[in-house]
Amino acid sequence: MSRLRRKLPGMSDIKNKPKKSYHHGDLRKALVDLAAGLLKTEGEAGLSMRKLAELAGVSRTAAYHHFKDKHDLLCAIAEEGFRAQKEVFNPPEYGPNSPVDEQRIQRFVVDYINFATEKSQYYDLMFGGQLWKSEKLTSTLKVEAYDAFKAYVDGIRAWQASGVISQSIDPLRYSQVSWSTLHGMSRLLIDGIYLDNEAKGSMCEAAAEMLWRELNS
Amino acid sequence: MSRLRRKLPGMSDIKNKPKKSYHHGDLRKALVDLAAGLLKTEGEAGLSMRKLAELAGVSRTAAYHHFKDKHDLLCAIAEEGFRAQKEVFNPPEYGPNSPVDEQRIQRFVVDYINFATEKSQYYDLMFGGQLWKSEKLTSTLKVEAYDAFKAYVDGIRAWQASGVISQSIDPLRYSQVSWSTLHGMSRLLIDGIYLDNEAKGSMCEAAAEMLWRELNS
DNA sequence: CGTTTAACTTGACGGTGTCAAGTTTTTTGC
DNA sequence: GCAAAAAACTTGACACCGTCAAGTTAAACG
Repeated sequence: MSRLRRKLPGMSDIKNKPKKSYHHGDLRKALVDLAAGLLKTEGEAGLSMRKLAELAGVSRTAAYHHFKDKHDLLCAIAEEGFRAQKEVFNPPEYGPNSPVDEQRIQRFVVDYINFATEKSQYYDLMFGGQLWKSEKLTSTLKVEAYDAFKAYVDGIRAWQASGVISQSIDPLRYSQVSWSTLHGMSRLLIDGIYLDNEAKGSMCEAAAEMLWRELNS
Repeated sequence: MSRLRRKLPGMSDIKNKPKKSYHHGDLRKALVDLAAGLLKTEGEAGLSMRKLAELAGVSRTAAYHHFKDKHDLLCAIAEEGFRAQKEVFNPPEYGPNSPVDEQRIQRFVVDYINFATEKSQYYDLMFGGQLWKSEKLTSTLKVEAYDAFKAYVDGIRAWQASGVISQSIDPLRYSQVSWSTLHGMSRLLIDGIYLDNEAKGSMCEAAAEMLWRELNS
């Protein structure tokens, strides 16, 4: 409620590093980033509030002044993930007038799978049961999450409106199914189920081919 | 090592119920089933060795005489899941000479999604990161898991050999991609990500159509 | 029947999330 | 500039958790 107004004062600081807060210097952001790092290196089981606090150099329960509970922290990490994903999916060369061909789809599939597998510490939370099953997503996270899906469907719709893909497909239905394929492949690769990372390239190719064929059916 | 030879003796039992063990009457199976039930009703977070023991009416650590640790128990549950899945996927009408058409694919997709969503307490373990990421699957579980995937690929291969589907597809690649679609849809539905169960039917239809088209490309 | 062995129990240890109550530091109102 | 309010942070405690070590009970075996 009053977290945003902290600007003018604090000029009596000894150090002049960019600090918003007196005691630690934005513990909140530090916790989110540290947690993401811990998730990447040690996995979900390796992330505990207490270990996190120790890493940040604060006491066991300090984090509870920035997050209601652990679930709340995880939501914040997921949010960070959605921000990171947006950057990946909106590079300059994906302009609205760029051609829509199989190569374009191919590139998108590779980008999706790469983000999921390389930033799995985020992906696991963004699209995992841990948060979604709870049905208590942070309101800000909910916005990010639904915006992401909406952007996906709207992209398909726009292609259809401009006539570059078949008129006969249902954009929502196609979005759900194609995203299932991407999500499934991501999960299988992340979790190491049957597939190894060597198969990644040719699987992306095969998936893109199928999705492209369906777009033009 | 000596768990398999318990046959002739034990005729001095007072009750003649089917019991292998004196104290509890096959605690091992009871634990696996109770655990699966707990997973279904309370989710992964609701399953603890201690709660499980209390439910079974034994002491906290009794389970450790049947399972090395919690991970080992989870492997046993997953194994049970693979057995259940086999029954679903090998109904009498799926004979080797049954026709391969879009309806056949459609039915398979529905069967897969229904198993995943209705028996999610098994599915989560069979194809979830919890066990696979550990890279320490029970040897018996490994067999079941790889047999399941092998059966899937072999099915495609057989169809191709008998000429009912296109010769140009790579069975392994197609298996990986199509299974990604099924797995992804399962996960999205189970975890409640964007999709609600009302969309299930038409999503299965759309997925089956895409997979069928690709089979004949 | 005595010995072995398997099943089960009790006690303990270090780890977890989180609440309640206190302490310290900054911001704010006059 | 100073007291009051508020925010950030700490310490203590509680109820869980997985699991190990040592003990107890009961069935199986020779």
